[in-house]
Amino acid sequence: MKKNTKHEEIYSIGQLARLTNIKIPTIRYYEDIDIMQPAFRSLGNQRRYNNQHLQRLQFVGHSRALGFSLDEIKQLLHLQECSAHSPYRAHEIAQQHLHDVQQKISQLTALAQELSNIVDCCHQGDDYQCRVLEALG
Amino acid sequence: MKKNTKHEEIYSIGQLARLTNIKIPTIRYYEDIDIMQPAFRSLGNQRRYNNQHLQRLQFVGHSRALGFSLDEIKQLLHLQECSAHSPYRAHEIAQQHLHDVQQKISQLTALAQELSNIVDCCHQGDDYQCRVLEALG
DNA sequence: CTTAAAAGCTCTAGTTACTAGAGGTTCAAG
DNA sequence: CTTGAACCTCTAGTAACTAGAGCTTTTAAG
Repeated sequence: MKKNTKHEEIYSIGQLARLTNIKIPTIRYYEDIDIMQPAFRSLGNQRRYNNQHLQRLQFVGHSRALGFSLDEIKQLLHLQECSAHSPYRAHEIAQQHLHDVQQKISQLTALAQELSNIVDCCHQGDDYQCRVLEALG
Repeated sequence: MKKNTKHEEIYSIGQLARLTNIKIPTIRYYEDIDIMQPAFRSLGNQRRYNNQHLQRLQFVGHSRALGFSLDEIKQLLHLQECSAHSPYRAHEIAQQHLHDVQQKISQLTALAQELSNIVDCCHQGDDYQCRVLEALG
């Protein structure tokens, strides 16, 4: 009888904060508002996390950086469960967000293009007039 | 003697709000914190805007939706002026943001991929397990 | 030209999403 | 078994809005 070889890592809140670049009070805040599921607790009442917590928090952090609101993130997180038991609802949520994401991609692509124009041109001291504003038109 | 054919449009704050999908108090707030240059005023002290204001506000709105902070947006707006008189500084700012933008693009692309997997699969009622969380790893 | 209602003004206060600090407890290295 | 780093909770502050009260200006109809 073999034990699970991939044994469960346990993290303190500080370790989680370092791994995700999310501040400690923010992690606690995410727990308060039910973005994060409650941490386990040590005998002395300190928070303890596993890899699932870590992954979820990482997802939240990245999503925030991409401009999703906490409410939108809640929905995306919900997909995980939905996909199992109510695929129709999951389909709906996904479709809704897909359009938004695709639009973000094309805007960012335009912005990146313009920024790299500047990187390539501006330093040559010529009279290039930058068009960052137009980029996101 | 011909006048400028492309005559200047004038907008009220409400019109600007409708055109940009940015709420009126938010526009005033942007003026307070120097994101927007002060509007002209009517004789009765109401705000009046031109096309430059409109374009700038549109840029701010889009940038916010893409996850840039108001401080970052200030920097991007600054590029406009910098590119003219201090190309080296403009180059620096642009380079700094380009990397960030490229990273956002690749994360969003992964997320879009995963979302469209869900859109394509979930509704078929099969046992597809969605990987949204992994998408932004 | 009058007048009423739609739109604007300022100012204050509330919301969302964090973030920092006070004052006290737990953990872990020596 | 001690001591300092890391946690705990709770309160309060910041950034980026957003809504509402009370008043003025604009505008469009008569």
